[in-house]
Amino acid sequence: MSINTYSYDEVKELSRLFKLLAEPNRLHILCNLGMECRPVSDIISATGLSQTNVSFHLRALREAGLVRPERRGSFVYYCLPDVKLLSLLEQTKEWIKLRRKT
Amino acid sequence: MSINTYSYDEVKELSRLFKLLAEPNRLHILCNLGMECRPVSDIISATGLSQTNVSFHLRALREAGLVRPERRGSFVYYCLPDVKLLSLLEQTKEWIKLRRKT
DNA sequence: TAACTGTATGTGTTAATGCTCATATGTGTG
DNA sequence: CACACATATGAGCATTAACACATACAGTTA
Repeated sequence: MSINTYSYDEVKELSRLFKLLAEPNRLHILCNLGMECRPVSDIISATGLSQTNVSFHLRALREAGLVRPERRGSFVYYCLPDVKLLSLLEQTKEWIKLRRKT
Repeated sequence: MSINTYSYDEVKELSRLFKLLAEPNRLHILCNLGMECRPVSDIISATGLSQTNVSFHLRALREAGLVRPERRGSFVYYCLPDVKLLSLLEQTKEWIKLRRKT
């Protein structure tokens, strides 16, 4: 037996999160949001993606609670509500980097 | 600007990993391998998946270097070559659990 | 209110991927 | 060698998900 066992539900929940992070454009949006709030228009120009596509990905992230929208006038700013996610991403990035050298 | 910036390549590499982890059955195989080496037949009976399907997922994991095959007689044992990955999964699992309470 | 900017959503198309069936390959044993 | 068991692979099918287009909605300003 392994030390950490994973129930079916836990695995399913994990995979749901990973599915969100698995799309390059979506992940790019998420990673480069950092801890700042940015209007959609900024994200569009930063990524070079179409408005529709950015909106599409933001919706997925929003419905999963990974980003939070905030209206300011006619703009909608998006923020990461949780720093911990970024730290997980950072650790994973480092892991990949180390692994390549082996 | 965010503290940690992610290049296009880094994001792409990250997303490639997440894509592998995004499939529930594949993730289930990976999580419950733990740090032990197990023959494919064990994985088949543990997951209840078809032989073909298990082989299919193991191939994906193997080609990404997330598991390592090892022949022992007529059996092929699969192992995780790296503990760190399990720890990342564990942390992610905990993060999800905490988040739900908020 | 009309006109403009910023953002969201519904629909359809296309590409990717998980799964199964049939079959091949590999390994031990009589 | 023949046979049985363990695992891998190729082809085809079915589902899903990313994207674009057109359009709707929300807020600001004239």
